[in-house]
Amino acid sequence: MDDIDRMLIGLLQEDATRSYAALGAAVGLSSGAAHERVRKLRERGLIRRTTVEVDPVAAGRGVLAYVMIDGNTWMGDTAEALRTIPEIEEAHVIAGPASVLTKIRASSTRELQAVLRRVFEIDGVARTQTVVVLETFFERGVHVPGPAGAPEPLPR
Amino acid sequence: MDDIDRMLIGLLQEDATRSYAALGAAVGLSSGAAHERVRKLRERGLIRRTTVEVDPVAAGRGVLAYVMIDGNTWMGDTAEALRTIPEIEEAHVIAGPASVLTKIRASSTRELQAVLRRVFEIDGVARTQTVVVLETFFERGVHVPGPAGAPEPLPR
DNA sequence: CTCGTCATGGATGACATCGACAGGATGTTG
DNA sequence: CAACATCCTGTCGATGTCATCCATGACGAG
Repeated sequence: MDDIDRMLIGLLQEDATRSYAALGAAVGLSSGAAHERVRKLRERGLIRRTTVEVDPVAAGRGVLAYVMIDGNTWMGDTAEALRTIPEIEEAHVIAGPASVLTKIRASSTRELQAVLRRVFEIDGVARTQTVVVLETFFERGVHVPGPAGAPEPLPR
Repeated sequence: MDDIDRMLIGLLQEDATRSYAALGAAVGLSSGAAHERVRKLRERGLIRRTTVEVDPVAAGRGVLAYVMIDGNTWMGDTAEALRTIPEIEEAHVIAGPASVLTKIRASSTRELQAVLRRVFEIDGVARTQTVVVLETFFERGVHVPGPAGAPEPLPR
């Protein structure tokens, strides 16, 4: 995991359709060497997968909210129940004001309400607290840090 | 935007390295037709870009926190200041208990503290409230809804 | 009927993928 | 200390697959 690997990851985060020839040229390597490095990055799990970024509004998910869920029992097993709700994009166990924090996208506030009803039907859910997003400044991928003091290209 | 487009998006979300031939076979189209549909999905902005998903832990971002920021002035202009902090992955204006909600990944709690210090240096920031994530159940992409009543394949 | 939309199939050039080989760093042994 | 073995990582070239483009045909709406 050196600087070249970091550059490759950065380039692929920007645009994963780049050819290996272009990647190699950008980092000063042959296309074969670039290919080999990317293959290893995938193999080691540093690159989990290559995917496609979908516009939430165009996909009919224009309403974004973060919902904190409080439970009256141990909530370690609610993961699967939450996963079956497609509108829930993320779910984390948190330390602090609640047990679980979820990120929910719905087509309307009305559908958001329907999702909350489904959440309440999960065993152990006692309270929810909803934070509605009014405007998204930005959403970007994980930043891969370079060596200390180096200039930092920002994702997206 | 019909069912075939939705299937194509779903398939590409799973694995954007699939060949157009494979995509076409999966949805019952020729490779050319699949290619044309995907091209239009990109053109219309429904598919924003194809990118690579990086493992946060391997990238040295093992600590995840959500930080709510409260300001004593209008915070519509803080977007750029927040964007220059690479550890901040998302920033949203919210309705409710604070002005802005951010998602922050750091290498350690110590570095999280350093990021919070940088946040406080932004003009207008008055208070922050940090929610530390203990365990992530899942993080997945936007779910593209199908027609009502149809069976729902879940992302990831 | 006629136009517009959408899919098919084939041709072509670019690209991923793989194998063989070279150079350099590191470690081992006489 | 020198000579050699080994490993890692790179370049180069060959081959098969694939993206991409275009001509053609089918279908449906006005």
